[in-house]
Amino acid sequence: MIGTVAETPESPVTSPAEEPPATTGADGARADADRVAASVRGAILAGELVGEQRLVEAEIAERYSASRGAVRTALLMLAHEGLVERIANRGARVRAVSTAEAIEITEVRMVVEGLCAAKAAERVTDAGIDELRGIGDAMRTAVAAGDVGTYSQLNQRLHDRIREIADQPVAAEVLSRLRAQNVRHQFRLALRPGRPQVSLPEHLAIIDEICARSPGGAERAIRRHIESVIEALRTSGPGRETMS
Amino acid sequence: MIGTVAETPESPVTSPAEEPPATTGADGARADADRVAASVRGAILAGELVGEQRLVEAEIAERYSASRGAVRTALLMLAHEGLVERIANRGARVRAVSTAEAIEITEVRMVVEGLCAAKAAERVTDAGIDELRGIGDAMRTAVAAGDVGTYSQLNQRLHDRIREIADQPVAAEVLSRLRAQNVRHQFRLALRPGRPQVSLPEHLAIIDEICARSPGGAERAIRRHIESVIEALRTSGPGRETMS
DNA sequence: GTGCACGATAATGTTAACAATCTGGAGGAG
DNA sequence: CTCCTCCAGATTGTTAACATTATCGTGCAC
Repeated sequence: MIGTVAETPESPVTSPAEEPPATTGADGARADADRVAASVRGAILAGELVGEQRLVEAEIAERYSASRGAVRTALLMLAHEGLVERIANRGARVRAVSTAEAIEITEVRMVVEGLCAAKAAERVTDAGIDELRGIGDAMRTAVAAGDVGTYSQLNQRLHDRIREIADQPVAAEVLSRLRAQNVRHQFRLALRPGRPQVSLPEHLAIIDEICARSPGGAERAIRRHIESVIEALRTSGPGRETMS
Repeated sequence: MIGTVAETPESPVTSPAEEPPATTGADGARADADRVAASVRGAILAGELVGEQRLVEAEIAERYSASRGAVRTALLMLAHEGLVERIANRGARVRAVSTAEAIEITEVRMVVEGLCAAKAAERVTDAGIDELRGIGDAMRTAVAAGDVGTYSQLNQRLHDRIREIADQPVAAEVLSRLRAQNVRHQFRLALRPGRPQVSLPEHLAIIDEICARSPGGAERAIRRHIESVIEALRTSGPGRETMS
């Protein structure tokens, strides 16, 4: 697959997208803080802020016309998401995840997505089956046409739909955090030529198992799939290199 | 098992235990905030603050002789741990996890602990095998003697050791958060008579598989084990009851 | 008697000034 | 030339006052 997971090439870059819901999950609710957090998050995910880059509160505050307190809160939120690293009295840096850590993250993702796939196979409705099959067909078409962008979008949509069908908010929350930390590595992987040809049959197998309402089969299929992602990560750069 | 997981009966109750390391994980480093967070966390885990209880910043600030800012930071930290729920402009409450959610949490734990067990089976040293066997023997003895307290401690120690041997920081972090949210339910389960008799053989099976260096076997064994915990949770109270 | 609008109260959210801490370099001693 | 001390600048952490928002009781209209 191209990213196993999310990341659309034209993903949320510098878009100053606002989080619409006022009650943001378990966090409180700051007005500016959310906006700043979203912007900085976008910048990190888009790769504008490269590894180990320092994030000075005053600078960010001025750039986004927010108070330092709001920036502080935003950095706290991002730290809790695992995107930035805060050191006592020394400020915040964007966290550079090593290849070794990316593998660990993906391993955890593997088993949790396995759980979701199994639950999805138990709970999928006939309408859901139709939709999954539709995504599978579209994937086949996209790969045949060499349309990497569309395939990547479908990939994300497939994983999202599976999580949605599984209806496991706790697992979904864990996954979303793990995914965010790995975006850069996923992106790297997506650029590899030949990856779609490898991942397409894996994706189709996942769809088949869920549509057959086989929880065990679905879990095995998605684990095989992510196992191949891990293998790709390993050959990518087993060192401690932090990419940038 | 008695708690599958942590919770010693004489667990960290009201102890104003301080977090020793100055650089607390990914968080920043507040002086008072850490102290307050530890105290409130302890109170929640000990059940002194019952479900849905309101946490007023000013009250806590006075009680622990800290500034409101420190309390605010502490509540933010606890919210990020999933122990507290913050609603915009309406303050913080201790989060009451329903039985349904406790089951979901335990399901995720099941697969992640499965990963840890598999890794542990791959990486365990001869010394580690000796230690695990020792824990197993002690468990047998404790159950035979009806010593629930000791068995509970050993249970926690076993799971801790497995995580340590697995050497997967990412998985460990995910587990520690999930575990904290579930403490009250685990505690409930621990009080059930007959649970040790059910869980002892499951624990011994886990130890056997890890000592046999069989990753697949270890994962299956620990999943069987936690599956039985989930079953117990189901019969406990499948409703939306929040316990208190 | 019921329902609605309004205002007092309490709590949270925000801001700006102040204090504490760390980094880096200049200067001098050895 | 090297190393150590110490100071200045920069940056984060903290505090207290202020602003905003929700709650809840009161009183009025109907």
